[in-house]
Amino acid sequence: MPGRANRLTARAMAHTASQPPTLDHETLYTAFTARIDAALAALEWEAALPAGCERGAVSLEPPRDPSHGDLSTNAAMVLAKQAKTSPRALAEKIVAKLAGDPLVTSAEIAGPGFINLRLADANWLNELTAIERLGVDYGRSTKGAGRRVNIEYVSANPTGPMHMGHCRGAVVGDALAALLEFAGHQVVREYYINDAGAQVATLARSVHLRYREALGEAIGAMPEGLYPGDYLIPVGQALATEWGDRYAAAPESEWLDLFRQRAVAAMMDMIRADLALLGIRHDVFASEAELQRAGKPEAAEAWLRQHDLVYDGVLEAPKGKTPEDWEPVELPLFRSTRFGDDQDRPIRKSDGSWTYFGADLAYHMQKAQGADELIDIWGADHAGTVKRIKAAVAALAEGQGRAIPFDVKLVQMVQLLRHGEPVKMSKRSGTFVTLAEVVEEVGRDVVRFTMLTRKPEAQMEFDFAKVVEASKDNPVFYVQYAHARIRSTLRKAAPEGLAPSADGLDRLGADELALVKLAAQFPRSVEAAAEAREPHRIAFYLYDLAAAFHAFWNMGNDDPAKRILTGDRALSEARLFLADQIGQVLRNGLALLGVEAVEEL
RNA sequence: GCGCCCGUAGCUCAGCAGGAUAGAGCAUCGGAUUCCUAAUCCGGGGGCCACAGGUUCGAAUCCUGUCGGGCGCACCA
Repeated sequence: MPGRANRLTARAMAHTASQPPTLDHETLYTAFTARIDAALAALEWEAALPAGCERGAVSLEPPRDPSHGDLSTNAAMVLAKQAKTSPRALAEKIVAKLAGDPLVTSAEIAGPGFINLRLADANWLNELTAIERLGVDYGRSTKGAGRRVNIEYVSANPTGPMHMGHCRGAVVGDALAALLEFAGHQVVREYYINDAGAQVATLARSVHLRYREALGEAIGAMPEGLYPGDYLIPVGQALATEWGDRYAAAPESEWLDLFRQRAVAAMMDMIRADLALLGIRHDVFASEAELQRAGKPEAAEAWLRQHDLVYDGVLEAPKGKTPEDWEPVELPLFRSTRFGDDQDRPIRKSDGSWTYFGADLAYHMQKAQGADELIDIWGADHAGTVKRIKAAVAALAEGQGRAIPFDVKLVQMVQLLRHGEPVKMSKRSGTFVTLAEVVEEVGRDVVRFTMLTRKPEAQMEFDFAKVVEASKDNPVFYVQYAHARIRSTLRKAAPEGLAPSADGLDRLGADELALVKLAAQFPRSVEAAAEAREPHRIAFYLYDLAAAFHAFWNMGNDDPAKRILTGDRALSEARLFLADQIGQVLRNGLALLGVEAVEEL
């Protein structure tokens, strides 16, 4: 298993129901974080620091300038105020505690109060054996403490195949889920199917036309307002085969429910297949229609009325451009203004049926029952509804007297360009670039990595032609190439009887050590990315690691003595060991992103 | 009019919950190929971190305002 695991096994693990992490992997960064913690605790004990002082801002990082040392902490600067002393004076005390540590070769105070530590090289080389020992688990963290996180993403309306507008949220959500799992959370991946509204009724009517078409009727062009896409043709055909002309002339009331169910089922099969192309699988598909049949919105309304959070009232006319047909109506309103929204929000329409928000509110309450934290990944076009749904969860938290952390991450639009021309996407007109097309054209790994090399809350351009034509500009190849190089070297070494070995690690020099130091940052990178909920940080970390490896490799171009495979057997095996472990870190990181760690290009 | 997101090199973007001298790729200029894969690497030039205030030991990062771009502002989904 060590060294042999690939992204398939890693992802398979990620998708099994996660168990509370029990592994306590001591890696270099976690070990030193603990040591600094201990030093600060000792100072609290000696009353040099106030008891129970806030230490959340204390960090341990590699200094930007390597000449400053191996590790750097801001502890003294962050805590000086609480200790009512100067940063440098406090730093003296912390240094006194750390200097005695046998692993530390020097501890210095620098600048405004940084504490810079140097470690014996053996500490870093040990990290390589830690990587080998932990294998696919290197970087796994217990920081999430088994907290149950429900993450809802994609949730595209079941009215057609997935298009590129859905893609970014899907990839970001999936990578975030894997990241949180790796960082010690119990993760449930959820998809909310909006199968109860007017859109799916429209879908059913569109399918009914395709059904009549399949029976031989000429339907002409799809009427305005119906879904024109060809993807509904097979759905109509299947219904024709199953039911003959039974519903061809029947009134809508006789077939609407049936057609809606069949259409939604077919669309969800299609969407699941699209998601599978990206390697995405959800644990739970929650149906709005089922939610309503189960009476969840009624229960939510009753609970909210009990807490005086729903009342019957009349909304003011919308600001700005007032719709022509606007008229005041009394509706059951949720007091979202009490929790920071701009306006109270109706949970039912005037005909008594549930609004989208009314059902969604009940849905979030349901999700919150089985989770400690909620995360929604939404498209930026839903930004306007964030406040109300956050208000709903806040109301629930208040009513239950427990904290329910709830993040809505807004994923900004992707502007798809083809040869410089913006490609317009609209489901209704039937002109959209499907996700399947893009994956087929540029590949899953390119799509995923590209979506993850930008922070999600910034708009991005996906220049189609550029991605296809100039593949070398794509960071994903750069990272994969580093991994492929490592694997290729190992393959080349094997017939010569050379195998990775930790025996001669002391032969490694400064160039190798720099690489090790970067690899050793993976666990801390995982924790930071999970904490910030920003999977893109992993992508950038991997790019840096790959760049460092390529640089190391290229030294061998000028100086054969610096190649991994040299005439020196022991040195070669030590360098193979190093390369093998760098490969392991690349695999672990790529697994989090759902990008394949290829054996060769 | 209001709300949310964004504004960092010519372009595309990072900047690790406030840290040390602002980073990478592309583009541009100058170099490297008897090489374990050049799908690569090394070096140069290029910045008022949109602008103006504020908070503090310290701000690209936090707060306020202005300007610019995007998204949204129904009982839609």
